[in-house]
Amino acid sequence: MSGNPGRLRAPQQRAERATRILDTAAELLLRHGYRRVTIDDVAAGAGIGKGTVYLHWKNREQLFGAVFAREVLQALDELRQALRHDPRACLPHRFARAYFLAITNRPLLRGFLLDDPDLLGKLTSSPDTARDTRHSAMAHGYFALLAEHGLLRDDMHVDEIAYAYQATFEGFLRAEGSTDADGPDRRADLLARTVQRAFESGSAASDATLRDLASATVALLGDLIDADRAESGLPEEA
Amino acid sequence: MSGNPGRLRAPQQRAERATRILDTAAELLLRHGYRRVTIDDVAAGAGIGKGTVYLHWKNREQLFGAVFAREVLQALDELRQALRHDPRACLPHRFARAYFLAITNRPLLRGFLLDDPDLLGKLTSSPDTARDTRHSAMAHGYFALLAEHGLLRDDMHVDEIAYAYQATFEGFLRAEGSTDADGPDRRADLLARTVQRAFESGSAASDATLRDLASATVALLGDLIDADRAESGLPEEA
DNA sequence: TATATGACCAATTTCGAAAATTGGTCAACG
DNA sequence: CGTTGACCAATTTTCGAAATTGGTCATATA
Repeated sequence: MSGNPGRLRAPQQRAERATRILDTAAELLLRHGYRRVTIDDVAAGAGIGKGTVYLHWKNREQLFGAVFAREVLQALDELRQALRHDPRACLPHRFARAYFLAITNRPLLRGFLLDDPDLLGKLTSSPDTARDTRHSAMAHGYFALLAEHGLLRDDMHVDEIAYAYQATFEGFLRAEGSTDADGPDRRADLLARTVQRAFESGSAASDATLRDLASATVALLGDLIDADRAESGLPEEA
Repeated sequence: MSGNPGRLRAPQQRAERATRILDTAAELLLRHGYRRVTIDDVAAGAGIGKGTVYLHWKNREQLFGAVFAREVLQALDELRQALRHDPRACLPHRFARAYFLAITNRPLLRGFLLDDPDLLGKLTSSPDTARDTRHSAMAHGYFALLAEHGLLRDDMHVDEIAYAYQATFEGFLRAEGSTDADGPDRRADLLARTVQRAFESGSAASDATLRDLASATVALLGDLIDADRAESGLPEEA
């Protein structure tokens, strides 16, 4: 087990380097926007040669795609952590709140999702049908679970709720920041209350139900995270 | 009273011509986008000389601004008509539904509001602080009325409801069209139900209350319409 | 031998000045 | 008096040259 450092260390150092590259790329992306960040900039910022970048990603688009993918994965993981920590976080309004904050607190991710045109040149839109499909499948699965456990209003179809939920969520994401002197937390609370009233059934779920639902949702999230990570070209770190 | 046709007819013909110009401009705007529509195009389309356009509007920006203003006014008027026809249309969910449809059924207006970048070059954003101010004042007044009549949930502040309502509304406006095979009407219904559950108090309003509220709202809308029209450079037609 | 690099090249972007278009004016016309 | 289109300045478009950048690979290094 004390064996060949050449085999054992190399992959880890490689992963660390990939992370350093992504960190640099993310920072530059945020500061200067997609069009003004060159591969040379990223390489220089990460303290490596340009060619080395191409040892990790096939081209520029994949590199920046990985930056985006990592942001998404971090947000999803944050969500999963919340669910593990407290089963009640699987309730739609709590879920919405956590998701909202996970996005809002990541300026790059927020920019991507609102597709700020100079933050990412069509990276969000076209080449990403695969992930989008997975994510909406996950959403579908989540709402199906909620319906099964009787947590959704029964006077709307599940698909309708899912649609309305999505629209509402994105509305809040896009909405300007300022009712009165309020931070993202306040807006997240507002979103939560809106979702609760609009889509949740009145009945309170038992602890058992919640644990059940939470773990199923964690599983759903886990699958999504795995699938996303698999095609993301991201390092598999600690 | 049978007097000078020169004085009586001229203003009306002038208004008709203005309308013709705006119609042409709107059509071209929708077909080719802001940047590709020239004053010459508009003049030719309206069957007049270029100079004549400038007898109505000071410059290009004002002309297209008037196109936008007219769309807004038409939508507001449609709304007002609905309120006059049926007092129940002043309930938030009904109001949202009607407003949503009034916008969705006007592609140009929809483009403006979602500021489709090549439908209107920054016309929506910068020079229009005045109208925006009036409109949010109107929204504020409307929600204050609703609160007074006990039609809003009392577990949220009025300002919070107004903010959340706005966010939700714009979310639905932006949301892609298709749950399953559904038209704008179906999405409007979804929005209505969402608004109703999220923001309205359970209690049913009496007919008297509704009439009261409806006429107050009509007054509010009337003021807004008048103010908008006053600075719009629009003809005062039949 | 395996990995990292930067000189190198094709492809794209930027630049700049000339050409073309267009917003806006106004003398002339009806 | 209302309308117009020729006219002009200002803006936009064009297009070839110059500069930059994505991506490769022979070479250097450990």
